[in-house]
Amino acid sequence: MWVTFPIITGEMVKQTTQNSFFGQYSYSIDTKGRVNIPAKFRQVLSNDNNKTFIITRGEERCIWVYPLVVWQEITERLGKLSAVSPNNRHFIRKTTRYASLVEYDKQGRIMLTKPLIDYAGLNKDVHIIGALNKLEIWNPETLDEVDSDDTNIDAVTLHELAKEIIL
Amino acid sequence: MWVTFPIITGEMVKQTTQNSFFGQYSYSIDTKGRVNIPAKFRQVLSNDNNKTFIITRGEERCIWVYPLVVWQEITERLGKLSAVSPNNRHFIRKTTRYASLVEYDKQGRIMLTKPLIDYAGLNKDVHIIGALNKLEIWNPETLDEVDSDDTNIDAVTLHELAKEIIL
DNA sequence: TAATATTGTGGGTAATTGTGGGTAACATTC
DNA sequence: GAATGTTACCCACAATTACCCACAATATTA
Repeated sequence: MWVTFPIITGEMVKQTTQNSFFGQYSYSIDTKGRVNIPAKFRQVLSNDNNKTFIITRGEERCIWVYPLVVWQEITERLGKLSAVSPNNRHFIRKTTRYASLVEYDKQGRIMLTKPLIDYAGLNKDVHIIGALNKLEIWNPETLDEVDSDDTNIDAVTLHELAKEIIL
Repeated sequence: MWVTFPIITGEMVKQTTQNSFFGQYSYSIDTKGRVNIPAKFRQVLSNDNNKTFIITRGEERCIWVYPLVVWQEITERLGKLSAVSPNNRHFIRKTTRYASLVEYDKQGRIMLTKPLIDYAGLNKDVHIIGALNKLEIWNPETLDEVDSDDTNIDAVTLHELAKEIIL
């Protein structure tokens, strides 16, 4: 069985690599809880993701959307942690608990779960942000608040990061 | 411009995630003590489980629900522990004593035993959590308490874990 | 520029899922 | 034995989800 995909041109490669996302887009959720995955992101997905994402709670009231293969790497590492340690148990539960596997349909939409929509406080309009190995879905208002709220930014950590990443 | 790839079927994806559970769902127990196994979990179960689970006491007042084949691996490992050591004897007794074998019916429900329902303090509404190789059934209130109780959780270790696993 | 394809959004319909209950078979107790 | 409780196996049905098709707006191509 075979399937045909658009070729990723040189122009696209310059901007993106597989399963790597950036940029911000505006979309809307319909009455059934569906959101479109931006076409630019879909084109960048490796085909072994099989149109599948894992959606889960993100930090600061947004939804994180992982391509399947990225999530599989994460769970693989989680599986190596022994469940005997309370710390490990807690960590495993925390990261897997709110996750849910979804596929996008013929129109390129995924269906969000009610708990996650509630968690992120989503209404009709949402912002979708590419965040390297995952996407983030935000209520625009929440995003504005987080942007303008610097109280939880640690200057020292930022400095460490800047040194580490070499900006 | 187009290029053609072999199709990765849903079946193939399921295999990579067989007997692996995550996500949290709300369900209710009926008057006969039956709970639904979330459909998403049923789809991921390998056939050799024969619709069979082992339910037993979990840590912290919840019920653990193991697919048959996962439980078999556990007992195999338990069997290798020498029963001479008092510690091992206690551990083996603790994990096998409250276990009971159940099958899910045509509607996908298992029947919980009264002792386990009492142990977990379950009323009508329950939360079912996918915890990798097993499910957990909780009274929502108990779950909230455990969540907010961080006394035995080491924040530093959690941070280390998060870095290691790379979310 | 016109023609064509892609993308974002909405909605209809069939299938699945979650939940409740009925009843017959079976076991348990007096 | 009868009375009682428990379990297995049905059926029913509302709510949700999966799977279509439609179509306007935008982008791409000739």
